[in-house]
Amino acid sequence: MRNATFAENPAAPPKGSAAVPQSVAAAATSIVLRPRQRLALGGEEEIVYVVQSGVLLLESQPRLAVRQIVDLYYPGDIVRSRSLPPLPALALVAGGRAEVARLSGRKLQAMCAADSAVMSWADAALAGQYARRLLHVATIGALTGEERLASLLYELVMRTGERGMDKSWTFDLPLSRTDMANYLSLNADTLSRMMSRLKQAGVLATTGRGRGFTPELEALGTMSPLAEALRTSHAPPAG
Amino acid sequence: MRNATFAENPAAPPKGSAAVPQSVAAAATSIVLRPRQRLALGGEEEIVYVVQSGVLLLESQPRLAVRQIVDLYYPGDIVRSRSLPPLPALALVAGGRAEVARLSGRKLQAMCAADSAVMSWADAALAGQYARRLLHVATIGALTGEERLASLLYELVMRTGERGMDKSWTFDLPLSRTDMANYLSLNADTLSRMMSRLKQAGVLATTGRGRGFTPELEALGTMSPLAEALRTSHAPPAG
DNA sequence: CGTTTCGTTGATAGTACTCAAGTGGTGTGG
DNA sequence: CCACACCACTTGAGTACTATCAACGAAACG
Repeated sequence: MRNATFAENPAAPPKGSAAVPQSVAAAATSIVLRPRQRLALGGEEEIVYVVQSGVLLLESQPRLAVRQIVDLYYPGDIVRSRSLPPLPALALVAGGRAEVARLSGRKLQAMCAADSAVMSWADAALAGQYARRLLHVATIGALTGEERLASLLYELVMRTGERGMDKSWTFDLPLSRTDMANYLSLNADTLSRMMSRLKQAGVLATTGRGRGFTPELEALGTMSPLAEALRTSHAPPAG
Repeated sequence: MRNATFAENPAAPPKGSAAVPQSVAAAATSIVLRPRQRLALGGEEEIVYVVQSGVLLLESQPRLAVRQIVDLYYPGDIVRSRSLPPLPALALVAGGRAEVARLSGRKLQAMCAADSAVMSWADAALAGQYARRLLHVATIGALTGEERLASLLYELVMRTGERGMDKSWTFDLPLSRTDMANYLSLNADTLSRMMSRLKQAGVLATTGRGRGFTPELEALGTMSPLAEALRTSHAPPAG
């Protein structure tokens, strides 16, 4: 039903963010998620999730028949129920197979106060996520449909891509077409048309089961005015 | 040239966020900004601004002739250069007259480590700002043009509104039409048309010098599917 | 192997954008 | 004090892009 190849290698270190501190992982409850599984958000006490593998979607439904994915969480990202607005039908959903660590906001706060390494890790993670949200606003606010799609594909290459022998890259597509459309604020039909156009142009190919392939990454990069920013915001700290 | 009534009462406590701790204000450099004045962002060391009065716009220009306002900062908000993505032509600009406190990221970090009250203040401020960004994504991603405009107006009432004797509210419009359009990801012409329609419908009136008036706030509220979320995210913590 | 879901594609309609001209307010200088 | 220039804003007509609706094809699941 859903693409689930993204989480096939949970042991791989998360790209684009510093590794989760051992102490945090030890203090948390590990949860394995199946595609489309939902995570609890509300409650009196603050809940914190740390993504360990896979992709999580934060979606809302401002009106019936209009769904918007407002945030996308990758391994190493932190989801705090406190920093979520009371949007209609807000839900945290696993994109494919995923694994998260759950702990209470109180516990995380205590660990931050006790260990400055934990604090700087959490601070860096949240600062990076904030920057990515601004990038998302710029993407859906100022770019054309094709540019938005190219930006998302480029982002996914940065996150999950594996370089081939030449300039080609193979990468995961952990979101369904509908999810991609809702993330980019496009119609699913329109998005499908755009992907077909990219395939026809030879910029993109899909090799079944939610995997993508691009013969030359920079062809995608030139299609997105924000490629440079995406490279910086989604690549590992080292490069 | 610009509307500058917003900052007329700098002594008023900021709505929508906890007051800035005295120690932070004391350690920072206060800067008075004129409309359209720009603030430095780059540099080796992290720069932190805390808004004290007025409104700040974070704008980018993904392409020539396409400008997008990706963030909007109100009194009490924190701007960290670290949590900003490397967007093209990124700039932090004062909407009207404004006042900010500037300090280094290192200094703020030290104060957070030393004083848990400072830390919980900064944490709460940034969490609230993250939530508002998600709200912004939902607004420009899932709502129609009129709903977006109604949402922004509702937000401005929450932030700067003064209630009249009846159900009417008077509020500031600290953004120019162009800025509002760029924030809502609309064309300035289209936005102007929409405001005219609202005026004709009797939902809105502008009383010169960048001030707005609505005879009944809930008329605006019913036009925005996110009014409830805006109320929670922009009203003072007490209510 | 049937059923269900997801993805693709075509024809049509709607919304917002572009370009252009016109209006109104504000500040400056004669 | 008035004339002018400038800027923000408004409004109209035509266009382009994306959404909608419907049908079809393909892949996953039991």
